[in-house]
Amino acid sequence: MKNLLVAKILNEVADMLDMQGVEFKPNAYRRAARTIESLAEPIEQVYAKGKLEELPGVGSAIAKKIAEIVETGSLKYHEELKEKTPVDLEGLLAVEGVGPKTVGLLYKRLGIKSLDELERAALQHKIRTIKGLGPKTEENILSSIELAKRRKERALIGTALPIADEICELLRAEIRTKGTVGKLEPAGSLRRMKETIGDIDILAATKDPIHLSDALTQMAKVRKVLEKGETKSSVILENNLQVDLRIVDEHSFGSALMYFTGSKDHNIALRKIAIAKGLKLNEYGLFKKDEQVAGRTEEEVYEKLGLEYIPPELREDRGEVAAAMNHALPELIPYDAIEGDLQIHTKWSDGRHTIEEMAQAAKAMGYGYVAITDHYSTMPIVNGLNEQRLRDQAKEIDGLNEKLSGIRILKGAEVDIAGDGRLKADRSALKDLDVVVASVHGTFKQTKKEMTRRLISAMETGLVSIIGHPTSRKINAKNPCEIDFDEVFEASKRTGTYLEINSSPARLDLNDTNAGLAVRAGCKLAINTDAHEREDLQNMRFGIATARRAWMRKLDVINSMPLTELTRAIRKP
DNA sequence: GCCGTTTTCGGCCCGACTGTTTTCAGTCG
Repeated sequence: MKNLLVAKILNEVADMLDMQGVEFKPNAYRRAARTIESLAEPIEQVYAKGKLEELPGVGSAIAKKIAEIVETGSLKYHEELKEKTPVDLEGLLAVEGVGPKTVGLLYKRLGIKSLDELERAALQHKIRTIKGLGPKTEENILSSIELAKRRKERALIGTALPIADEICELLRAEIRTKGTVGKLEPAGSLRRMKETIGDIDILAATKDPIHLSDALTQMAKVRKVLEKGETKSSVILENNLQVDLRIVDEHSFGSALMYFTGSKDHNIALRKIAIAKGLKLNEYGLFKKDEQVAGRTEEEVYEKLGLEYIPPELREDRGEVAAAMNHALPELIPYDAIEGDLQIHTKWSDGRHTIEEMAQAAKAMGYGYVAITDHYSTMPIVNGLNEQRLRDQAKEIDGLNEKLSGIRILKGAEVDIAGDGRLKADRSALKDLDVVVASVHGTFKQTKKEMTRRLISAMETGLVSIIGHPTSRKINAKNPCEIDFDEVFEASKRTGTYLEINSSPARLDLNDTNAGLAVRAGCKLAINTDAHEREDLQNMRFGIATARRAWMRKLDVINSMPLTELTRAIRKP
């Protein structure tokens, strides 16, 4: 499926045309790129059927270009544009506040092609000499450039986990074909469900290591084999993710899994306990003198250390070892504890599926309810609802609730919080809703005090059930807004407004640390997906993982309640 | 470059915000 490649090339063409100051064409290319990005069907199929021009935003010229990409994997026009402006577009555009026009200007005036050159020019105060840019722009570039550079370093868990699952399944199947008993598990930060992943670590126990490393290195999506051996193999995938496969004896599988799962600090804490007991812990097992006393499973290693079993999400050396010793670990919210999703978008605004499609998908996940929270907004980009359309939507929901069994659709909306903390919606529009999510979607550059005041003002309107993605960060792309969490937590409790863990892999907001602080301050949270299409509902597991990393229990999460309890607990406008 | 019960030419999504400007261009969502 070449959809993403086609979309990427079209988007780059758009950016380069933008750089040259070409009008209107860039948006034509972007529109076509968006269509193809969200196309369920492989673009090759559309091409084969001769139906490219039927796609919205695709005319004869772009259709020809798509055909060229499908056939050859590249586009001459794109290559020619790149020759004219040979800059690291992706890297430079990753700097917040720098767009195509600025990239073009920087290249034309200073010959800047890369992030490093941009940083040097900024440090030498050359940026401010360009007409149209100034000292503020220079400062902004310097403060954003670190984030832009780090961008490539770590993958989102939402990207890495599905790939790792797929590879693990493939390798497990390989083990099975050999008919040998074997085990295989992902390890590393992926198993701890960290929000970003450096590389994918996989641990295996098999009688036939060569066969397994062959299977890894011969996978279709491998770009480069870094090393290949009996106990360790590493490859780089086409998407630049690195995969390390380690193979150990079965009687060491548990201790090796602990060792490769980490975190490093957690392992150090465990080794100290082993030493205190006159034992030695390493990846091969727990030893008394030279005799292995545990190692086959993680459970037996923890037990022999005198500890409760510690779930991977907690292994960060944040007090979990002491808690395990005192049998005081929390009973973490299970991955199947969620009863409903309280932030969902549909075709009514910027989502891809209908209310019924989303509700059916939620029902298939075992949910008892969902809240439809399309954007209530005046911004056309998200096709926001106004008061009339919200009423029309309510009628559709009433109809669906009569028709569907086993799932209850709650009426909701996601409302913008203006810079001054007022909601960009009237009380009259919201008054009949079951759930109001209020979120910050603009005016990000406020002081900590202003942003704190803004969120609290929104909570004090009495109209808000949930504050969506409270810091508005985007991982690797946008820093979180600064908030005084103590004040926000206090207001959350005082006004009965719940804070959200947004499960979108690029957000995970609140994050594990702040969610943990919230719960310890006595707040309850909602875990929502913010789904814009059916498949996004599956992101719930990342939100739950974040909650588990925050030491949260089921009772800390409002949407782990059945519908009747939830409707009592949640505040209506 | 796309598109059309304002249709084959002449528009094209729009509002907020920022930083650079004396009236606007670029970026973001």
